[in-house]
Formats: sequence, C-alpha cells, structure tokens
Amino acid sequence: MANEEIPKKYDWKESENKWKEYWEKEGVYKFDPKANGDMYAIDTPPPTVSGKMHIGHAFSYSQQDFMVRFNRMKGKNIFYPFGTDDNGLATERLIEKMKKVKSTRMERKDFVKLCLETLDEIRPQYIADWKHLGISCDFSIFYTTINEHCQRISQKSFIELYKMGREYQKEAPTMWCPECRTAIAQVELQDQETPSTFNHIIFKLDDGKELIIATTRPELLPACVSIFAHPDDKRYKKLFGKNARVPIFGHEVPIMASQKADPEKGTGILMCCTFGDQDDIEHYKEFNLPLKIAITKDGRMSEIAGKYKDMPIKDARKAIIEDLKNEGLLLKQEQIKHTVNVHERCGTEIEILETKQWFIKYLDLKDEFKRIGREMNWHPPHMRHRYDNWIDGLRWDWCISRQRHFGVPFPVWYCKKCGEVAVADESQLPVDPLADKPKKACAKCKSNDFEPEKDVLDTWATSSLTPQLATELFKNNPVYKKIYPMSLRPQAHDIITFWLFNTVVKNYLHYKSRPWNDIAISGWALDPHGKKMSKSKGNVVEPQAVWQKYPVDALRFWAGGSKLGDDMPYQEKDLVTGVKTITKLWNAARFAFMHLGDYDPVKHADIDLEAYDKALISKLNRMVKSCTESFENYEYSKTKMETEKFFWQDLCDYYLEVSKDRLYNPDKRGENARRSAQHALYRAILTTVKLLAPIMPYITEEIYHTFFKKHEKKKSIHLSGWPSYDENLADENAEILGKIADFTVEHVRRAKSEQNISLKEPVKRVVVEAKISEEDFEKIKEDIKGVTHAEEIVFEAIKPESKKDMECTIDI
RNA sequence: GGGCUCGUAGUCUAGUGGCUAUGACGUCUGCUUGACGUGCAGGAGGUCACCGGUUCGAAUCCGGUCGGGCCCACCA
Repeated sequence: MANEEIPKKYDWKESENKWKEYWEKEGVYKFDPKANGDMYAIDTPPPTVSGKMHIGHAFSYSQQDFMVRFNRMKGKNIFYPFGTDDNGLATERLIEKMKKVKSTRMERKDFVKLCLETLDEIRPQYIADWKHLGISCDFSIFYTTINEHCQRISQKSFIELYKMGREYQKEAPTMWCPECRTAIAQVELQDQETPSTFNHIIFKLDDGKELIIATTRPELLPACVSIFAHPDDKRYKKLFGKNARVPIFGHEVPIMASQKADPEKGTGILMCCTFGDQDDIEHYKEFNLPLKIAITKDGRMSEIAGKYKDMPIKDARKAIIEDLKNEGLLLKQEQIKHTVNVHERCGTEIEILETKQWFIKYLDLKDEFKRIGREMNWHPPHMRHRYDNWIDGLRWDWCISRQRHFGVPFPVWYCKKCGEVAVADESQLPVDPLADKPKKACAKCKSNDFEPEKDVLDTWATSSLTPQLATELFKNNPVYKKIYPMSLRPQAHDIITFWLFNTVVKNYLHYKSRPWNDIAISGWALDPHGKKMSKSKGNVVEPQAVWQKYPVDALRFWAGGSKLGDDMPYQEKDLVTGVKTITKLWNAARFAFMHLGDYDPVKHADIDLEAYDKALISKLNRMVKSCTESFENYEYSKTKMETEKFFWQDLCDYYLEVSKDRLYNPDKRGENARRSAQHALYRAILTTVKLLAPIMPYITEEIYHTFFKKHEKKKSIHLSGWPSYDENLADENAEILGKIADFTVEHVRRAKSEQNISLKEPVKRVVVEAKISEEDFEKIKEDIKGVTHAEEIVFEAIKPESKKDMECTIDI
C-alpha cells in the first residue's frame, strides 16, 4: 500500500465489522481434523442462552481466548467448539415469559418443541455478542445442551451408569424447593443470612413439669417425633425414657439421649422433626423414628397440622406462635440472625422432604475424584483446594431427578405389573417415555404395560458431559481419539463445585480418566470499588454498552491486565489506556512504513546492523522468549505487560526517536545506516504486533493487512505464526552500548526539560563517561548526536575498577 | 467454626530474599520535536496493614494480630 493511501486514523468500528466478517468467510478459526501439529482442544463453557452476555463473561472468555490464540499461532491444531446451555429452569422461565405459556399446562413434547424453536430464533443474536468479542471459536462445531444430539448423549450416559449399578432410585429425605417444586442437589444450595426468631416453647411432661425448647421453626411442631439432650447433660439426664407432650398438637414424644445435642446451644435440648435439618435425618435413621410430614411439596402445611392445614409455611409459623402465646406456652422470643439454605435459582428456603428420587452413588469415590484432581494442572494451582474442600464436605449422593417439565427426560419406564425398571434401548435415543414405548417387554414378568417416568434429568447431568457433547460431533473421524482428554477447561471459580466437579465425576464413572490436562480458572469482574456487580446494587456494566463507546480490543486489553484467577475491578480509565495503546500501535506502524520505502525483508535480510539496532533486536529477542514462557504458563498478563512496556518505552520513546536521524538523512548517515534502521523497525513492529495479537485481535489484524501482508503472505496475523526465539540474535555487548546511548539521551532530555526548552534545541557539548572502549563508543556516537542535537560529543572511558558505570555531563 | 485468598502512592496494579519498590490513571511543570497533543520530556507523591522472628540483608520466608473477599459448615 502506498503511503498516501494509509489513513491517519484507525477506524475501529469499521475494522471490527470488516475482520469479524473476514475471519468467518475465510474460515480463519475453522477446525481442520487433518491438520498437523499437536492438538489443543478446549472444553468451552456454554453460556446460558436465556441471559445476556455480561461483563464477567467478556472478562473470562477473553482470557481463555488469549490462550487459544497463542496456541493457534504456535501452530497447534485448535479444537475450539461453541455451545449454548439452554437446558433447565432458566430457559423454561424465559420461554414461559416470552411466549406467555405455562409449561405445566402443555404436553412435554410440545413445550420442548416450542423451546427449541424459540431458542433457534433468539440464539443468533445472542451468539453475535461472542463473535463480536472476538472469541476465536469454530462456531460450526456447535451444540446446545437441549438438542437431540445432547439428549442422546445424556440419556446414553444415564443408561450406562444404570447398567454399571451406579444409579439407584430411592424414597429418601431429599432437599426440596417448594417454589420450583422439585428436588435439588447439594450444590444448588446457597447461604443466605436471614433475621429470625428464637422461640422458647414450653413442652409439658407427664408429671406436669415443664421443659423449655428453643426453636426457630415452631411450624414443625406437628412433625416433632422426639426430643434429644446430650447423654451427659445433668439437667436432662433423669428425663431420658420419659415422654413429653408437644404443645398445641398434643401428641407425646420420647425424650432420648444423643451425642449430637449441644448442651451450650439454646436450652441444651432440642426437638427432632421429620425433617427440619440434617441432624433430624440422622436421628431419624439412627433411632428408627416415625415419619411425620408437616410440609407438602408446594410449601404448605399438611394434614397433620390440623387447623393450620394448607397454610403457607410462614403464615403457619405466625399463627402457631400466636396460639402458643395465647395458651401461655411461649416463654420468650429472641431476635437472631442466622444463615439458611436457599435454592440458588429462586432464593426460596429449602425443605427436606421424603420423596422418591434417582441418585448417582458416588460418596464412595471421594478419594478417586481427588486423585483425578491432582492429575490435572490447575492454573492458578490454589484453585484445586476449593475442589478438594468441596469433595471433603460432600454428604449426599447426587440427586439427578427433577420434577420439572423441560429438560432431558429420563429414558425410563416402570412395569405396571411388577414395578421393574425398564431403560430405553440405545438405538431409540433420544427418547421421551411420555410419548415412546420400550422396545422390549418387561425383563422380569414379560408384561408390556408400562408407566413412563415423568421426571427430567438435572441440567448438570447433561452439562457435565460437555467434553462428550463437543467431541462426539467428530465421532466418526479419526481425529476423535486425539481430542480426548481435552487440553483445557477454562471457567470461572464460582462453578468449580458445579460444572467442574460434576464433569470430573461423569468422566471418571464412564472412562476412569481425567477429562482435561489443564484447568484455567478465571476470576470475576468487579465494580470500580472492588465490589461484586449485581442488578440489585445497580453497578452492573454491560459489555454491549462498552463496545459502543470503546473498541473491543480495549475491553480485551483490560481483561488481559489481571492474572488468571484474580478478580479485577472494572474501571473505565483502563479502557482509555487500551484505546491509547491501539492508537499508538497504529501510529508507530504508520511511521515505520512511511520510512520503509522499497525495503524488502527477504532481499535485505543480510544487512550489516548498526550497534543500536542490534541492541533493539537483542532485547526484542529476549522478550519473545519470556513472553512465550509466560503464555505457556497461562500468564498472559505478563506477556501483555512486558510487550506493552517494550513497545511504549523502548521502541516508541527511544528507538523511533533515535532512528529518525538515519531514516530522514540517508545522505548524511549512509545507505547502510538507513537499511539497518528499516530492518530493525520492520522486525520490532511486526514482533510487537504478533505478541499482542492474542489480546487485541482486531487492531493487530488491521496492521498486519495494511503493512505486512504483502511481505508475510499469510491470510491472517492469527495464522502467521508466533515469533520464535533465536539465540544468534542475543548480543550483550550491543545492549550495553544501547543502554549507554539511552542513558545519555535521558540526561540531555532532563537537562532541556529543567531549562524549559524544546527538545529540538541544540546543546553545545555532551560528555559521556562509560566503561567501554573509545572504539565501541564510536558505534553509537552518531545516533546520540542525532537525537540530542549535540554540537559536540566527548567520550571518556571509566576505569574497570571504578564503582560508577556511567556518567553524563551536559553543557547547554 | 473450617479451607483458600488478598492487604504495595489519591485509585488500580507489578514485584516471592539483594542496586534508589514497577507500570497506568490522576496531579504538577515544561515542550506546537518532520508517527501520534489519544502525544513528548520532566517532577511530586509509598512507615510495601500491624507486631515479632529467621537472615549480612525481608514487600518477599516463618509465627501471630487486625481487616477485606470467595467457598464450605453450622442454622436448637
């Protein structure tokens, strides 16, 4: 391109649209199953299609993309699929709202169909945000966690684990959300601090004596089945074996001893209800207590609550407290704050109900899961502790059935005659038992009369299969074997216990192997004050609004500023810095090419370099080495920092200024001096742009095409190869000379600044003292003279034994 | 209560034993330097949370204290 055609300003909006389209049209990120090079396969997190991309997504997806782009430039064969997560409650709610329907009033098949159709409509717009962010996925390797492909894999997984004996169905106390009316798993619990009242309630003994029990949940009184105190508690020892009468409800319950009772807590004596908490379940099992259910699946009082029947839990609590007061059975009330478990989707306090559910048995495998955890490389390493910590705290088998309408159906029927479980045949997957029939008669009694399972699978039972959902798209291709285990699982730290752990579980159960080699855990984007963003606080920043105002590259540049795993405050000023860097890159490249003229990197490859240029190339070469190492270690922020510093300080502030004399005045300095500068400029700008390409894909592509493509010939900078370290370019001596030159320039600049005079003003005399030979100094003398506009430069050698290394005196 | 993690100029941040503690933003003073004023040059600004220890030497290692964050547990 001729100089006059190069625009003075970089138009980022135009550039973004142009390259986004070009990358797609040219298949720059297309996976090639036949390509050479080591495989680098990414288990891309499928974002929930029912939401909008938020700044946290922009943050963490940018970070994973840096690493992918680096590996692509390194020549690896990139398998980078994209999926959307549209399974589960979030989608169900969205479709109900959008289409004004109630899923429960529709046939499951019809509702699922409506979901799939609606999702197909809204998905392209949603994915467009990810494309705009510059994520270099091959978007044609695509799955949605609810489509037929995924349903088939998910159901197949269920069938396999069932046949292995890892899945069982059981009537058991289960965590239940009365709002969503479904069983949930331990991982879906969330803590919430809630104000509550500690009620001291009077129970009567046979002999008329009173027993004071403190509880926050008096509505569970009808479900009270026993009373416990610590075996050594002197206050209650004599009561063991006796009965107490439950106030209002009047039934008698035994008073027993339990190690779990804490004499220090409350009144030291507690009531056991079926069920209020974990301990109740354990007491229920240990003492073989009766089952009294006070709460129904929709969060109301059951029949045993008598006159409180059908009341919502909280109303019943109030009414019972009122009645206790009236009967003089409420001794006192204390206001307390305590944390309760709520359902993470809806914030409703969970209940423990006895229901029939499907479970994956895995508590016996804790050590194996931890072993697999140690087999993988965690970045940063300490994130593995969260994983171990979670496994240590696991107390429930994985409940995988949900009493919902939308999701992957259980491929299961029950024989009406004998109750035997019939699982679907693999050939009929995906299957909906509500509409389809088993292929064979009942294995036990040969009956053909079946009852379908209505429940759907937990959404995590499917999303824990993302390595399979993606790789099985290439099941019939020889490359299939090379993709698994995948190279990388990138994700944020909040779902280590959900997605990451569950994926390890499924992959272990199916293959006894780890799903990935590396794990990269991103942090969160925080508000400018380091606080978590949330809609209720009103401090949410939308990436769509950001890239209206700033280039996407600037947003990614910000995301590249934090170490992997660290949270990062979002500050608009960081975007401004990004914009400045983009402008500076554009201008520096423009400057370089204004002066490159007929320079040809191939034809002029054997140029005899000037000392100052050798210094630059040597430094650049060292930087390539350390940037590569940083990237290989997932430390993209180090690469960014180092490159940025080199570019801004070494290259722009010093090199470009020093080289001007040679570029503008070839008559004075000679043809070789000019060619040498051209060579250094070409290499330095190209290398810098390549090092920043993973972080800022748009501006670097623009610069590559505008200036370098005619020489470099690759169709994209992102396929142009990562710069390689060349030992032969290391030149320690040249770097020392470079340092002396820069030191001198700095001193002259300071002297001029102190005198408030322009940098282009000449100075009379500069005396440089350094520990080099006169001969070596001659190699940089003209460069120093050119940039400082010194009329006279005098050199004095410092003796090797002297303490100081260099000195500079200026005579203005 | 347990695990992990962090505490560095007004703000964000680099730095895991060794020159005068890094960079950016902000601030102050200059400079219309033939790429860029979205720029250039220069300056001011820090008891590296606190206490103690190891060491010739500590922001960095060890112990403790205080404070923030995340996860888990408890929820009588």
